[in-house]
Amino acid sequence: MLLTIGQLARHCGVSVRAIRHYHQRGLLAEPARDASGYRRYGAQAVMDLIRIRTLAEAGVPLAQVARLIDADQQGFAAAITEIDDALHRQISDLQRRRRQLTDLMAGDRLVLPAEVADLLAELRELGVSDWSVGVERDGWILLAALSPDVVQAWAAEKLAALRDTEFRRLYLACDEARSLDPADPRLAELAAWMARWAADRRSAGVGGPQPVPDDTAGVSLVETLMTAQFAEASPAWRRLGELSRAGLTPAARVGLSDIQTQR
Amino acid sequence: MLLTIGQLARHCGVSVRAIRHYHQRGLLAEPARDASGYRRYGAQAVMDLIRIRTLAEAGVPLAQVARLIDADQQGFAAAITEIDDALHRQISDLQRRRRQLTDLMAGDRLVLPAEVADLLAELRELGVSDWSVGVERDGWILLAALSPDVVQAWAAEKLAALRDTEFRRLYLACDEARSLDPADPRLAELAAWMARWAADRRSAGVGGPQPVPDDTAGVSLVETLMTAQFAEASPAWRRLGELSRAGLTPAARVGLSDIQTQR
DNA sequence: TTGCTCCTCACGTCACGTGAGGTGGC
DNA sequence: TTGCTCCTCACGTCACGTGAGGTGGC
Repeated sequence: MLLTIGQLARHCGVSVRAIRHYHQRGLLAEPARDASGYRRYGAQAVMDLIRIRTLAEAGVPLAQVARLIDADQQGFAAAITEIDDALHRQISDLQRRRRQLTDLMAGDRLVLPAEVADLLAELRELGVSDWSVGVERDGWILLAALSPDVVQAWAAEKLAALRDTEFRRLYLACDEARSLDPADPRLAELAAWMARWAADRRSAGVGGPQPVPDDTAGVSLVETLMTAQFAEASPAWRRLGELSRAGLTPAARVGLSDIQTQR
Repeated sequence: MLLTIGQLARHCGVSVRAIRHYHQRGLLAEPARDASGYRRYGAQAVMDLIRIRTLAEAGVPLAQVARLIDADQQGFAAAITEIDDALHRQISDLQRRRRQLTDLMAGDRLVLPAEVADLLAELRELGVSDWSVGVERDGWILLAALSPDVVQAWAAEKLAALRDTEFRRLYLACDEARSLDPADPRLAELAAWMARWAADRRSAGVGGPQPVPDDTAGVSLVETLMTAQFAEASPAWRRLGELSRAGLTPAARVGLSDIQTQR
């Protein structure tokens, strides 16, 4: 009245091959064989196998399962508590992953910090072209990868700048200028406008984040990265950058790099 | 201003080797190399990698991830819904596993249906020895594996029998008899008592489950199994079975197999 | 006799991990 | 110069899955 390997497997919800595997790994004792060489299992094997599966399905590696099943009551209880904690963490993880899946559908929230996603949403609402928003987003993604600690402050700052009506108009003008011929004279006008805005703003004392000593590296990274990003994206923007750099006094240049960064 | 493989890996929380693996599997496009042959990644790679990881961590096999990332919006949305369902099931599974872990500590609840666990608990409370309870439990485990559909009814029936004071005394007497010498004359007395009890009970019409035609196989399995189980466990019990079978009329024999099963 | 279960090798799979041996960047 | 990162093979790992080729039980 003993069980064959198939009966044992079905009753415990595991594969026959898994049971043989546990024998090979020494997790489950090899039972006696019957006349035809078949393994025959008793009640103890059922209990052992259920223990093994309960632990294995909780994610415990078989090597650790082996140690656990011949541990004392004390060590076993401690291990179970630990495994239960791990399960709890796994559940939270999975729940987070469900939220991430919906975010994956939604758009930028998964790939960027909330401030930047807010910023991009506001730009879209403002009527900025998808293409420009895309360039902007790519810049922030690289920035977030290279220097995650400066991202939130800069994004918040730029969101604040968007409260300024003139800055919004300036942004939209730059958006429309993206497809101009680099030789178009309107680019020079736009560069002049940008310079004026930056100068006004600076004199009013509402500049962007001031480069403090230990922040210098971060700021120059933001400038360099964003400038390069926009220059690469459109010949007109590259020209805009050149015009600004050429036509400004050193003092005003800070303003320009500032607005370029802000873009 | 592009990312190295290490920067990409750290920012997305994956190993460098995993990224190379995704290139090999064709999941992630191989980026351009710089002058020294290093891979250089842009913002698109960050977005692609996050998509891949989000799906992979949700348990989607990489082969399916490959199909998903170049599916259309429709198919993608449908797949996400499916994956979300799978995640939900996984979470329920893990929560069930946490409950099982505590059951694993507790005792029999994991390995046996509730009725049988109740039965064993009642026997322990009655003062039956651990050894006898163990033999009983092993019998039920094998029975549950071989014929799960008859277990609950029989366990409930036996629980009901335990309401009978005389049956409880009889059970305890059998428990104590387990270590007697097979030649001990008290075994014959015990066998006679068992027979009287079974006869009284039968004449009062409170027998165990009546073998109905399509239940015959189940009943005989229960008899055979339990009888064998107890005979194997103790020489005294084996002798007790022999005495009962030898000293009874066919009519009474039904009563014996009944009480033997009930034991 | 047919179909199902069992047996033992032994190679395959999945998603990477882990050196091995060498070069480039700060 | 030192330590870190990068490169390409290529074998290892974990928990089994999957035939291959053969025998036993109903």
